[in-house]
Amino acid sequence: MRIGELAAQAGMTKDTIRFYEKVGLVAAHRLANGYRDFPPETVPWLRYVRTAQRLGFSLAEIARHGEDLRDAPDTAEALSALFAEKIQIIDARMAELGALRAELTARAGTGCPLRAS
Amino acid sequence: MRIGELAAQAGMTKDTIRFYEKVGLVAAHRLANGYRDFPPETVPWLRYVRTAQRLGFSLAEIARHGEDLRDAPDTAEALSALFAEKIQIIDARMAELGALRAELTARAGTGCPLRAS
DNA sequence: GTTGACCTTGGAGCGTACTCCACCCTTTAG
DNA sequence: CTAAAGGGTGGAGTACGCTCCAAGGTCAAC
Repeated sequence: MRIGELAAQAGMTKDTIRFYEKVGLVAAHRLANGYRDFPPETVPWLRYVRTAQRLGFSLAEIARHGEDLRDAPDTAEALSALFAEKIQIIDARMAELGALRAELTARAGTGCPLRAS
Repeated sequence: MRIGELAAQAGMTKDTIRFYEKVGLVAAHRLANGYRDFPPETVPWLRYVRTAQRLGFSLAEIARHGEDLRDAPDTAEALSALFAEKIQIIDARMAELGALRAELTARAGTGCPLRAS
């Protein structure tokens, strides 16, 4: 799969994918003419990258996780562990949001919410 | 309150506070000698800034919320509306996280989560 | 054999959020 | 009077994550 099709399927620009290759987030071998050739599983991988980014992981962290997965003896098991870890992060973040929400709700009735606390 | 004490109480560096002043996130009047003088409520405000940041708001968004508050400092009604708006944003963000959580939970059990979907 | 879509590279530039630096002034304690 | 602690400015630099551009090679269709 060449970069244009990958970009279309993953929903990002070619420039972004070239940038990701530069930082080691994706790998491609080259065709005889020098064009990048990506394996098809790069599509779900890039979608996963987007998801992980939305959860607040930096590209460096995501790249490291990818390496961990490649090194793992049982990929499915490692992925499940990784997802479980992310779910915990989501739960923590939701709890934080809930706390802020409660705080704002409580302050909404006061005269000067920012001065309180 | 001068910048050093504020920095200590808010848990950030003086440089960060000067930067925040530059981008309009905090305001200070000046003493006769040119030193910045911050009102005491800047401490909870900066703590609030940190919280909002952790929850994914950009400094620009936080600054805009602060301006909205300054534009209607006396109207409890307006304040309630602003907080309600923020709570809506939080709810939307929580819903998004909830969807991601569900997606990850569903994938965690599959043989090859990245290939699924 | 030329057009046009697609690909290559290197490098510049941008927005966000700081972080550090040099150099200089002010205040306070001894 | 001096030294230390604290404050001021402007500007450069950093890290991240892209984004855009120029100049040029490749390939299939007409």
